[in-house]
Amino acid sequence: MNYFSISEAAAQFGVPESTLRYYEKKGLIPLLERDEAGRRMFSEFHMILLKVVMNLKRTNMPLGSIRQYVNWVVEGDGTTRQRLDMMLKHRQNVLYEISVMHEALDGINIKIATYEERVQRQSLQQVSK
Amino acid sequence: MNYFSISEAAAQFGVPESTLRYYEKKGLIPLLERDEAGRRMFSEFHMILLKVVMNLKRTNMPLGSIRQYVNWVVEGDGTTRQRLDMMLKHRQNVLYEISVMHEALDGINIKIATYEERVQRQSLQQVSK
DNA sequence: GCTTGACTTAAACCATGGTTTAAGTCCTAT
DNA sequence: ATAGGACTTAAACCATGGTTTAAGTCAAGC
Repeated sequence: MNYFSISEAAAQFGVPESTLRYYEKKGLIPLLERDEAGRRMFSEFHMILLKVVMNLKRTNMPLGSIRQYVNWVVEGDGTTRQRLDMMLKHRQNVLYEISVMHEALDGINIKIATYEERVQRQSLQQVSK
Repeated sequence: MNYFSISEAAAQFGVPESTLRYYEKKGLIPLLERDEAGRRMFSEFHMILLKVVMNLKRTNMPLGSIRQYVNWVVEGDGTTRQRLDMMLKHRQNVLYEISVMHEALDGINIKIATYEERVQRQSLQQVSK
């Protein structure tokens, strides 16, 4: 099994190392092993878990909830039901968030149409001066 | 022309009054008139502007950029081009954000499928005990 | 005339999600 | 053996977006 250093993990996920240290402190990265010099070693397990963590983060799950999820992962198969419920709820939240953004975008598109028309008219006036 | 009180405006947009006061302080609500007692009076113009402001906020435009937009609105028709550019850029940002969330959601959906299968298997094992 | 409710202000406070700093340890290559 | 680079820690610092607090003003109804 090969391990990744913090710099490799950070590069992999496109975040600064400081973010990974912060996540570990917050309980989002459990069971991290250390080498003889005390440096973090990210296993395959961690890389896979981190991918999930990052997906949750990108969809705006609060770090505290992500920690709860991670705790359940560590607890094992007895928590599958809780994790499933959490993911189902989260999916609803995300879909709702996206729909709110789409609605807001409709309003913005109307503004864009208005401004495009006005810019058009203004440039015509320039020509006919 | 009828005016709205801060409580009416807040109710209209589903935010606390404190948020509207904060937005005014931050320059997101320009030209607010006051009655004899110093209370804010929201005109039709403000209600329409606020709707746009809220659409920008819901799509995660930073308050500082919203203020820039509002300043351009106050400046008048000479700034139509800037506003159009800003809205076009913002639309791209929002569409990108939404696409990132959809991608993350794909990962979450895979987790959901795994968990559903596992929950299924676990309940079957219960039955066959 | 006095209480109640709606408003005012400035300033302090809060949560979230990190980033930065300072001081130190350790391995590698020259 | 020494310099450089990668790492460690705890704690301070930061930005964003508000919310809360404390003290006060004002108008209306009893």
